[in-house]
Amino acid sequence: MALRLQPAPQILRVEARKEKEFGTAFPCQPAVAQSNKVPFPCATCKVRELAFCCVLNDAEIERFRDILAQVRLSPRQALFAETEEATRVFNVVEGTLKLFKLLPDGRRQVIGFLNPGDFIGLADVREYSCSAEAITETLLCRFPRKKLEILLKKFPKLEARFFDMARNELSEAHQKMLLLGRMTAKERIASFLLMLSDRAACRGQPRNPIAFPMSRNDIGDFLGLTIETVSRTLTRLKGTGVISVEENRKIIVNDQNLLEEIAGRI
Amino acid sequence: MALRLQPAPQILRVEARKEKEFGTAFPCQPAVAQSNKVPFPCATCKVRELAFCCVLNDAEIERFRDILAQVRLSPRQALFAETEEATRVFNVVEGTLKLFKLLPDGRRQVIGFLNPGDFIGLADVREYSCSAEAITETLLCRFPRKKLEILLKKFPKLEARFFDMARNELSEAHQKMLLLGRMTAKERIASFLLMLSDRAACRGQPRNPIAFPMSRNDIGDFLGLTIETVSRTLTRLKGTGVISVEENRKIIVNDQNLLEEIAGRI
DNA sequence: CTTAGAATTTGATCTAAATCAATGCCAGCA
DNA sequence: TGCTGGCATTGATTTAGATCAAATTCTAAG
Repeated sequence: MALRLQPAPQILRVEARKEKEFGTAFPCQPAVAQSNKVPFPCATCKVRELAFCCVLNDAEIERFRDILAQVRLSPRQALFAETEEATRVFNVVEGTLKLFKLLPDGRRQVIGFLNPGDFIGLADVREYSCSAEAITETLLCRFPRKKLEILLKKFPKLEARFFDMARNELSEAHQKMLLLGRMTAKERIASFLLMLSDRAACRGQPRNPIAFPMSRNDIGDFLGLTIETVSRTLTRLKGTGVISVEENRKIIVNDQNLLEEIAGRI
Repeated sequence: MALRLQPAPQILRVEARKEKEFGTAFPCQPAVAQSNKVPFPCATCKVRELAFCCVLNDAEIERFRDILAQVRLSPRQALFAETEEATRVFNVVEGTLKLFKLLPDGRRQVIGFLNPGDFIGLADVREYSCSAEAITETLLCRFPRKKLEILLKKFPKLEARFFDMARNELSEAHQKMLLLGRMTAKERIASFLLMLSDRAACRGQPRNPIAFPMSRNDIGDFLGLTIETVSRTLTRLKGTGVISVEENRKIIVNDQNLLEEIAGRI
């Protein structure tokens, strides 16, 4: 299982060229762009245990050195747009992004929020099926899709890991269909808060004061509601004492059981 | 790449025992149950080119002989229920089924309709994430999940095929979130008709007179609408001449372009 | 061919959430 | 310190689709 590191300087050059094409990717810190001198980021990565890389040991992960680049995004900056050719895939290291789809008249559906450890591009074969945009300052690992797929073939446990991730996402998607198709506004908001809480716990963060970076608009577009309905529903939940809202983007759950009951988790 | 066939008669016996436990699976034709004498069904399978098996040659598919059983379901018969342990996965050979999720008060969301060639159980790891029920007379290939997964490891191209299927389902799921979260009843119905039409075409059936087996109730629960809204919306589309309805479960598209415009496909 | 029961359509009414319209609340900044 | 612009909340009104209630049309069993 000993793996040799392939220098492949051509690949680096190709990557550097692509950097320019994708102009928006480096708004402020072009210094983050990969180079031979930069220390290998995986060595000190904070989300390695959460991300797909968790199945790889140090020797195996060396293989990724030459196909990996790190990119930063500022809030509201686009990573890619629906219908673009899906040449790249990403791993979130820091920050939060959203995936969304648009209708021609501007109606928007947020498909999901992405946090550290999440992989972007799993569903996409030829074209991206969603647009992706940063919500906060964001750091990502970027891979050329083709090259990652070649490595995938070399590490069956990696492919199995991706398959597992796809299966999880699929059953989460089923749950979201139930939410969008059949739940009331109150049930949707309660489910959303619990989802945020669960996800924070997964990342080893405190479960209870739920701090979230997305706007009411994003929440509405995620839950298939308007911003006004989100606001009113939160106000009502606050009124009954189930939750308290602090600083607009931080929610304290006062009665976890009641919130779960409202969300239909029984 | 030469594959030897493993006789493994114990497996057959285990399968036969399980048949009895799963009493509802054989309402009328227990004769279909697998046995050494029955000719290998894959040899004459009509959906082999559509299903996951398409990546396997005759020699490779022989490996499935001993882990495969065929089951028949009558209309309305359940295949499995949400929260049941996902010990089995299935391939649809004939007929149509639905996957759905229920809320405690009876609200229902149909996650998808399954046709010949479709695989059931892709999203499920420990427990089934949906319930499955036959809409028409149905014939399925059944596999013990564990055993299929072992074969998966032996045939990387099979695992790749499943991963591909999962990715496709995932981007279809994203599209459905847009539909459920942001589309009007008219747009949902138009999208639904086009989806049925496209799927029929995929299976090599005529695209235009859309014959479908599901009730208005199932359509409503699939689209997040009530049965009355489905009926009224179809009546209105009929009124404008875009479609004609024959025998209640057969629809003729008179103006494909207009229907696509209504569905928001531009 | 008849008939009961289920599925579907149609009509009347209601309502949850959308839309329209201010108003309030900060954060950044000159 | 007050101004500006983007969020968020709150209120008034509208509406798409739900609910309630028949009427009609299928379908399958005898």
